[in-house]
Amino acid sequence: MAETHRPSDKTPRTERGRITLRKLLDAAATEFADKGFHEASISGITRSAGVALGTFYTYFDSKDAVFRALVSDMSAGVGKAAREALDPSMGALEIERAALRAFLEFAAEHKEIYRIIDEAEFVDPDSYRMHYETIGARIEERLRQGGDSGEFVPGLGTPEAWALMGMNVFLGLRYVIWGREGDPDFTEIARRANILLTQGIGR
Amino acid sequence: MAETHRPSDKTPRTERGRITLRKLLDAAATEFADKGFHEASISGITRSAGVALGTFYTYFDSKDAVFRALVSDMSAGVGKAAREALDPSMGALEIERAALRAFLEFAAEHKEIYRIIDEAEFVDPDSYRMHYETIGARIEERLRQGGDSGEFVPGLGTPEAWALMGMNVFLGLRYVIWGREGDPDFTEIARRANILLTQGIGR
DNA sequence: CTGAAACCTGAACCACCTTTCAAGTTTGTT
DNA sequence: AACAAACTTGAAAGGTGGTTCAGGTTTCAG
Repeated sequence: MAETHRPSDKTPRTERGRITLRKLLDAAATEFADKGFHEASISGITRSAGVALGTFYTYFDSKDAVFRALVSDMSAGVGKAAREALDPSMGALEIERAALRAFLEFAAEHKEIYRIIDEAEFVDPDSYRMHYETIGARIEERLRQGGDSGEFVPGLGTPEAWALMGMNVFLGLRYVIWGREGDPDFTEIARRANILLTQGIGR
Repeated sequence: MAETHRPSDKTPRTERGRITLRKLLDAAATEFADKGFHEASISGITRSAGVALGTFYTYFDSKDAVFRALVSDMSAGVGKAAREALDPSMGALEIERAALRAFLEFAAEHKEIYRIIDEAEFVDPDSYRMHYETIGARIEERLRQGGDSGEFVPGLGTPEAWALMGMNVFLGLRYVIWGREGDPDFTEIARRANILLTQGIGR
């Protein structure tokens, strides 16, 4: 098996180094979110971080490397936010509604994250795929538990999990990223999605 | 209000011109799909089209312009394929199943289209948005008709349309673009998605 | 205090690509 | 046939921006 990216340890060893690294990561997040990967420039990142151009290469091997670092940070952030919004004492159905609401709110609060993760499809496809497969697996697990507890029909699996994930992502796209004047609020969206999910649209 | 892109008519006037334009568009589609917008190069496109570098600018104003032309072509292609797969004599429910199956099959046949349309989110956001809003509106219309005919519950609207579109897109991502050995076939996926859609997962 | 490692600096290097253009060839019309 | 418009050509202009590096400064363990 071939190792993908040798980490080439550039971890800072002093306090000053950690501070600089943080400044670079924050600056990179804004720069990539504002301009996209290709329009963003290292010199833009270092300028907005307030360090010299060469300093960048003390912490990252390349422009790709900083992007990868960012995606993996953010993907973890999304997971954390989701976990915190869910309480195992809730019913399976309620969990799905809360998960969607939390997702929409998190996306609204961190739009930059979504632009960057989406662009990973082209800059760093492995991370992108990993991101959605991880989330998909988590949803699938919740569906199975709901099936076991009798709240959901039995036999739910990967297709249903991905369908649900797509639902959530596209509702986020439409109502958070492209939200319009007069759109229903997130609670209302989550409510309607929940009805669709549990009862379907047939009669 | 600023005009966005004056078309600057470069339509070929002779047979030779039309042939060259076609070669360039085909070459561009492959090049963009293979390497992505930024890694793709005009010289790569003209090389694979078998024409000189300068010829490109006889037909397009810029690299962006050819990409836009491609996205709009392809978006139209998707719409056409969908329309052809649907027959108004089908029931509303059956229409949705057929639409998803057609979508999956079309995506499998033209994976390059999906990479290019997805990348439009970053290269040409307006086209990207237009693409999904057009499809979303079409789905919404179908849902309303299903509501009118009594096959679907009444009151379905934009959120349900986008949820359904997201479902379809993510099933395409998982089972067409990232398909694995041993995955269920498209008919089975469409069947399960249809059950989810009509009956929901609650019990 | 002291020396080595960590860190910072920014000019310069360099590879790559889009776009232009002047000159030549082909096509289609009169 | 003759001419203008359409089309083709490929070298070179013009930019951009990632990456390197040699030399200076700061940190911190011993």
